[in-house]
Amino acid sequence: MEQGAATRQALLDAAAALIAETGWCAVTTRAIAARAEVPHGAVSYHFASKDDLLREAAISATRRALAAPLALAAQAGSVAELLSGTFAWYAAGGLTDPAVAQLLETAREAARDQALRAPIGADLHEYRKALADLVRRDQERGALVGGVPADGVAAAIAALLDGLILHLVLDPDLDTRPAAAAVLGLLAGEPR
Amino acid sequence: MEQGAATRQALLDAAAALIAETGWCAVTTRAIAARAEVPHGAVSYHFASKDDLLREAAISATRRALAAPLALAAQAGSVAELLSGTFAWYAAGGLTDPAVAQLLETAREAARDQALRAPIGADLHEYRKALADLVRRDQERGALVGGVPADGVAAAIAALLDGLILHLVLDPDLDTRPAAAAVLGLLAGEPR
DNA sequence: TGTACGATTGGCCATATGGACAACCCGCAA
DNA sequence: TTGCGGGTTGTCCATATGGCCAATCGTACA
Repeated sequence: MEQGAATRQALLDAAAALIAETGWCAVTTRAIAARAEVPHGAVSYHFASKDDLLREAAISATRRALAAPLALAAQAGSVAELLSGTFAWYAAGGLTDPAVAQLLETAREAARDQALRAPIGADLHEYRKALADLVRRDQERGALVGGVPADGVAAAIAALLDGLILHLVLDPDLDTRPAAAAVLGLLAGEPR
Repeated sequence: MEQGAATRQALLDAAAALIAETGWCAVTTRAIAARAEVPHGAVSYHFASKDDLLREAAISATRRALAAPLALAAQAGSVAELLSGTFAWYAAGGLTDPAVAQLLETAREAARDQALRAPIGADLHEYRKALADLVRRDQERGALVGGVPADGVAAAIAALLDGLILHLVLDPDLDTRPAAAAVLGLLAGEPR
């Protein structure tokens, strides 16, 4: 019984890795099996179909990948701190993390697959909520301009950070420092 | 000679449409040929490979899709007008436009294909430049807070708009109105 | 009229893929 | 010992795909 679960998990891990490395559509059941070091027939036994396997692998991998930013949003002392940290991570080459490729692949697939969209959308929603709490705290402290809806600011920041990832993937030479300066300046409300 | 070019173009158009409808990896040379109403052997004659055909189709389709927002950025009277128009388009269901699906597919593929990344990245760069000009004009008029780098604001706005598309695709129920209000408020610098 | 050449057409092939399955292994309870 | 059942393994198969190619067409030009 325990062995069965281990094989199943190995297949899930291999599938998630391959999605990031080769892209969703290039993943084959045979490649997954080879990566997991199990015979290819094992796939049919443990999963109803290739789609099922990829979906399940992508969902858990995405949850794992989003855990770090979520924790950061929940623990950051301020929005500025969160943004600075994230921008620094981008600049330091965080994009080379396979998790980024995996997220992009999953997002694209989720745009076509309702069963995938639901859980991913829920994770995103949770992230925005944590961010909105942080924004609200900052606004009360006066560290962030008031008079704008906190949930709107949170949605905008989340979209900005993900959009920046997209742009950086398409144009690795893009300098994010001016954007970082602009966003931090606007949020602080310092200029007049 | 003219006929040859027409067949070639029909294949390109069919390929672009199929990328948007079924997703990049689900496109087959036979489906393209059927869509273009030419025999499937025509693909081999007019293009060196399926990859070549898809790349060329995606590049021209992307350029076509980006022409509208680019013109909008160049002609808009102000950043606020541009943003309001774009947000309204999102809310009115602009996401159902096949061009959006096509752009997402192309972006994902470009992340893995240097030959695709280069032209797409150049188009993005051009868009950011037009946006930066608009921002600069607004700052000089005082319609937009100064003291922040215009190119940074432009990069942030571009990322924000694309990131919002991504989030809307993953979560169609997301209400963009608070985000729109927040962004417009922050850029105007009205609150204090 | 003939002919050269680009364009067209449909058949063909090697290959890869997802999935099904029968045989087998092995620990455990009767 | 004998069954039993979950797990494993390798093989087999129908299908689809990308690409190649020989035969054919049609037309502009000599």
